[in-house]
Amino acid sequence: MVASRNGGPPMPYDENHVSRSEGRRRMPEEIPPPPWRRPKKAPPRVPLTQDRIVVTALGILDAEGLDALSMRRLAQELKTGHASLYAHVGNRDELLDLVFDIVLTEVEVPEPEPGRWAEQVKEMCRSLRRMFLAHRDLARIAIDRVPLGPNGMVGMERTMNLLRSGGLHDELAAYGGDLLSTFVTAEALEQSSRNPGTEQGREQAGVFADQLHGYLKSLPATSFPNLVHLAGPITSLDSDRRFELGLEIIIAGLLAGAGEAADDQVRTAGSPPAES
Amino acid sequence: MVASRNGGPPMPYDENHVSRSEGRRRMPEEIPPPPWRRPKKAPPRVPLTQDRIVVTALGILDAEGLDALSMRRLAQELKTGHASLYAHVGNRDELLDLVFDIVLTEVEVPEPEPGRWAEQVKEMCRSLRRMFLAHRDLARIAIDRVPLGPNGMVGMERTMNLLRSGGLHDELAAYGGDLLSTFVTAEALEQSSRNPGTEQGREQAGVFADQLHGYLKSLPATSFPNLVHLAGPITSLDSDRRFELGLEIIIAGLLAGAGEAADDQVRTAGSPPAES
DNA sequence: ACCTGAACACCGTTCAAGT
DNA sequence: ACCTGAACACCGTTCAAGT
Repeated sequence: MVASRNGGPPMPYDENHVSRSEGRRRMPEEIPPPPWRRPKKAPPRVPLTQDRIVVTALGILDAEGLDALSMRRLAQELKTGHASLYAHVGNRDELLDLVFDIVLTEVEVPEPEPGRWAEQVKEMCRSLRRMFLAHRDLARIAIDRVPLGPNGMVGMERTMNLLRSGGLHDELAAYGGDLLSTFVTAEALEQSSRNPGTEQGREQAGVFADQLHGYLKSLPATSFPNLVHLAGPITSLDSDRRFELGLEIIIAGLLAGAGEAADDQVRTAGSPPAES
Repeated sequence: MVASRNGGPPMPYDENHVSRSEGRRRMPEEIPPPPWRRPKKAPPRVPLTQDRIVVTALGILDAEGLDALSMRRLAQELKTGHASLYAHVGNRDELLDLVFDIVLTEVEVPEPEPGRWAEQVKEMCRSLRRMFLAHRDLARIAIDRVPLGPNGMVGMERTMNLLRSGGLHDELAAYGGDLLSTFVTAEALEQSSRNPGTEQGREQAGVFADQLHGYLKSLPATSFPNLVHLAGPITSLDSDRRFELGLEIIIAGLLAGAGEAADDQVRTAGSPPAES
């Protein structure tokens, strides 16, 4: 039914890298060194590779967030000098590109099944959303980045395949994929920005919503009749509901344009579908 | 027809603040000081206010971008020590809140006219987009911020008024405003990130699009049939076209939900409108 | 070839001390 | 009351020097 993007397990990278006991991995079993061969103080150091750097960076991101992910902090975790990192990644920005690409592995894009188009598009978007919610601050990394890494390309191919199976013409499929992923990213960003962890974050968000509700209700009704009237709906939508609502709107919009010709669709002014 | 948000001129704040000739404003005319009253080396200094700080910050943003807008750079422009700023703004983040709110003054939200709903929603979004494109990196500031400042509240009130005039039920109006502004912000962000200034930025973007087109075309057609097929549409959409397409999609989606009841709309699975 | 230390040119924020 | 200098605890990136 639903295919993992590379056929392997959903999370092929090692997440245990933040532990402090590295460097003895090469030995298959734990044998004490012979006493006449006195141990170097830093035994067989596992060499620095781009993979280790990226995986460790993701670990810091998950545990402490984007602001904690500095080149110096990362080097410390890897027990190197921070300048050494530049031999393998070139840039902090490039590093974030790589981190983003590696987590895209977790996203599942369904193989098209006839008659289930809308539902499958939703499944894809929900999977993408789950990825964002599973990795702290990842939405902040993704929001101004185009996923052109290897996993990004595979995801894009599968996404185009799914979107076109619903009858979207070329231009609408090409842009629709962008629009959907932008939507999911932006929604995840907004959710995580006012809900930092998962600890008491839900409560914190609730307190803020209550305060905002009180504030909106307290506005002068002559100048702000709509905000006073809508104080409830504006503040009561939780993240899940917002997400599903937005998904519904965009998918309906895509389907409304599905049959039309590409070229005159944009130039003509209105022509929305009938109101239900 | 179209009302400016506060009835005044569209840009009520002074933009000439980056000039280096401040401090003699208090004198109505230019009179040389009497020779026995020897001039202090720094004559009547104009006092630091939150307004001056915010306006100057916007000037730096426009001219040099968000990364150049540091507290130290800002203090230098204002001829103060950087620590002095904290007496008036508390925070760099709070400063950015204030900058964002001040430019919201430029956005025009139309007074509803019967029969022109879709077109008026587009006008509002285009006005918002113009604001973003007029101020370098403003989209980066806006993307993770909820506009709760005075100008933000006024804009929200007017937006809710317009959206409800089209028959959207409360929840859809409340969320629709969010969705539209998120869309405009994200699209402006993407445009400005690959198109830094306006100088040769369009050419730079064109070169990138050509490279990407060549790359997509060169992919193995057996693994990436859709990307190879869609190389044209994916890379040929310019920013204006993307924007109008997305607007069309979202508005169509909003109208599709306009007549439905709020409560079971989200829970029910599919039920999209007929395909044209 | 790979890694390191040290240096460069910056940051945001705080706070005791001055006027 | 408002402003300042100096300090604190950081940044990303470069580069000559080492092994």
